[in-house]
Amino acid sequence: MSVSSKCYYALRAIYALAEHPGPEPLKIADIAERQLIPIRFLEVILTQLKGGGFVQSRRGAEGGYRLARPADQLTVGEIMRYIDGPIAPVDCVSQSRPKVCEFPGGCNFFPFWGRVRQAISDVVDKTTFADLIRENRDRANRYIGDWII
Amino acid sequence: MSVSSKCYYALRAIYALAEHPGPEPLKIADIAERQLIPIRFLEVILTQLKGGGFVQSRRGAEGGYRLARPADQLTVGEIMRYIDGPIAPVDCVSQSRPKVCEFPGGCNFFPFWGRVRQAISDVVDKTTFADLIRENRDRANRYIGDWII
DNA sequence: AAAAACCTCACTAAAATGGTCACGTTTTCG
DNA sequence: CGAAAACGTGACCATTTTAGTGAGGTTTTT
Repeated sequence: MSVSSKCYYALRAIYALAEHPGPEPLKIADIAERQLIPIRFLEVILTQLKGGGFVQSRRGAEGGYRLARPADQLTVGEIMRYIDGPIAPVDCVSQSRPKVCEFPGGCNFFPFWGRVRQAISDVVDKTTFADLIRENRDRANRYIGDWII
Repeated sequence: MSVSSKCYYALRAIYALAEHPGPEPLKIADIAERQLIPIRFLEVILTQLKGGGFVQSRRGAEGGYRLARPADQLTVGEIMRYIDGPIAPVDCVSQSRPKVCEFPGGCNFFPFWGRVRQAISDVVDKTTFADLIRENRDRANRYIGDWII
């Protein structure tokens, strides 16, 4: 039940772009540094994300990447599915490509796996990158509050 | 976010044992046949489950396996964790062995991953094998009802 | 004593994972 | 213009995990 490092890197890269203010693109090297991602691997990941239409790039000096959509219209679940494939504990409850179960009439675990998949979806498909940024801003404010005020 | 076939086999093996009435043990070959599990692989899995104290075995003719605990005191989550390891999308939110995050102060995704882990746990740790059996009996009854009554 | 069943433990082929390398193309700026 | 900065492309690779298989041994029942 775990997420690949590639997927986690992709999410962090998107987060860095979402956090970046203004219309100017952010360089790969900057993303890599801020989010502790191996730069060569990050290049591969960003290329893939570009292929999925999640980010846009600008070449040349002063080039870099930026989000293709506003952060409040981009969910974590979308990226997870794009990089790691369907969010489903077993193939038969996948929403995009549900593989037919080998048991006639469906196996004994079908409703159970469905509930697991739904529970995960309820979290990842309702969380946008704007939500994550807001959550961290709140956390940071509370932290300062504990010490200063 | 998916479960290994080994884990799924283990769950189905346990299910077969939970379904088996009486105190007499169930043979590996019977479990394999009912749940469509490669028999050699099932031997490996049952040995592992025995090591975890989930099942007991009897050797010799008329031997086989049975549950070490009643089905209503055995959750799906326990088996999943035992076979596949901690139920956590990333290591830092694992309950048993939480690996320290490389980001000082915790990364931006920590609360999010925690919510994902909790959502999964809420399902798998609250579902016992007795629950699954009851659910399938209900499903079967409803099915007969649609046709006969 | 023979047959049925579990036990041990080594082994392996294939796929996924987590990257790296070399070289190419585009854009900006002095 | 020309060089430097930055993204683009495709192959490549080592390690780990996955999903099993095989051979032979031990225990229990009939």
